[in-house]
Amino acid sequence: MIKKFTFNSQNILNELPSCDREFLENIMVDKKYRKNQPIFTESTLPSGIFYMQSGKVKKYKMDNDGREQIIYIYNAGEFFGYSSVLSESSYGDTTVAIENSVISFITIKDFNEILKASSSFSRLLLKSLSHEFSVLANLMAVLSQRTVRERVALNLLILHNKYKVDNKPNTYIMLSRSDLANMAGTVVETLARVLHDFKHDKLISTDGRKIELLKIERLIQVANFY
Amino acid sequence: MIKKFTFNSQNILNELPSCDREFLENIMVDKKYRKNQPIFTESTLPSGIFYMQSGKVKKYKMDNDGREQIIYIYNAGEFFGYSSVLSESSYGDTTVAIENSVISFITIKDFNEILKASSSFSRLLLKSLSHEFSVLANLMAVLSQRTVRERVALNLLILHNKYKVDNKPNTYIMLSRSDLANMAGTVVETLARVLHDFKHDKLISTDGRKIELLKIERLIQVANFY
DNA sequence: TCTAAAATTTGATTTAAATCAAGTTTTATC
DNA sequence: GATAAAACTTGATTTAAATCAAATTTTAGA
Repeated sequence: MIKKFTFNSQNILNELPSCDREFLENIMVDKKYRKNQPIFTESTLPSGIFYMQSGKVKKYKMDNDGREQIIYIYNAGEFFGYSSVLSESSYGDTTVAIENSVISFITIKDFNEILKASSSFSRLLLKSLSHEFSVLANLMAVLSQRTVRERVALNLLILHNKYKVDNKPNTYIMLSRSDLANMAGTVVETLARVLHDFKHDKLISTDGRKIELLKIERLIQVANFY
Repeated sequence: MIKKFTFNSQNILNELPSCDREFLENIMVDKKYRKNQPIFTESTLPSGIFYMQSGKVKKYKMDNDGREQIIYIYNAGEFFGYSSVLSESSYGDTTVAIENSVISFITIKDFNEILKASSSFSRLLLKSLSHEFSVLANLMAVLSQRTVRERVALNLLILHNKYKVDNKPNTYIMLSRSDLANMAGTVVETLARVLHDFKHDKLISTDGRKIELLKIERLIQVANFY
């Protein structure tokens, strides 16, 4: 089951033939973003695509009442922002760094060039997008049909894998309560209550914003999702 | 706004260079599916990909309690089922014909071949998947944060565009109440009440399973979504 | 066309989660 | 390290939507 949420995106570029990888590395320009800085905004137009070198970025949609629904969290090794370039339309969502991050930029021109030249690259993008899609589909099924308790449990499991660093034992999630609520599609008060219950049941432990999952198997049961 | 839901998928193959199109047309094998017949099922393995010639197919996920969440409805001119082939994994969702449909099949071998050979084809797939993704993202934001009334309104708008046939004036949606409820992430009883309200407000008219949208602009307002 | 089964609608009641409100803790800045 | 602001938690109340129940309509098969 956990398989669904794991996607070792680290070194994704290694899946490419070396010539394509070198071309990409040459045309990418790095930029630093501090926590809470936006990368692009809903309904503006793209001028290129992005690749996460390090850090984390949230992608969300805002509704008319200002509530945000987080759609995906990008981790090191993932491309993003290419959908609007492909459809030649404006951005349908907003992305904001939730940690200090280093993000590479590729211009539309260069992107189109490599897309045309390298079937490996387009396959890589298709694979990534398929992955994002399946995460979103799973999430949607849970968000629209299940209780807040189940929704929070599922999001904790997804985040656990995002925050997991290979070869390091102590994984903890570090995210504001409001981001967590916006992922689970609930409000902060309800989220606080659910986390309280999970702590009481010894499924998680918290220390400020740090959340550690103590009993993953039990959380999977709570999420009612395999 | 409506732009978001429209995607003239008719003749999508015409976007391809003629050589690619001809190759595809040669390797595709047509098959008829009657209403309610499944095309593939969650957690089985793919042996190829599909292209809708005519009809409609729902894609959904089932949870442990048997509730289904409809993720997308495929119309004529759309490819589907390729994500699992790309990620070399089992299907993450189930697809069932909701109308009598004609669906073409392309084997994994042929699919990989054209994917490698034609950058236009992979670009086409990326574009389609991006579109599906944005529809899903919009939907998720609405499903997880908004009232049932808003959710139903949005889904009616999406369906309206799915059922619209170019050059024909009288568009009506034709779908079971339970499919509609499963799209909006609610139960049939609640759905019936919302449709009743919409009828009372003269936003829609119904005749058995046929639903006609009378005031699209007002429905967009109700959906609270632009 | 008739009939049984399935689907849909309507009503009454319960329940999960949002909202409102107030207090407490954590974070960031001087 | 003190202080203000922001973030978070807990409690009380309201509300939207699910559930339970039953009647009515539609659909499909003989």
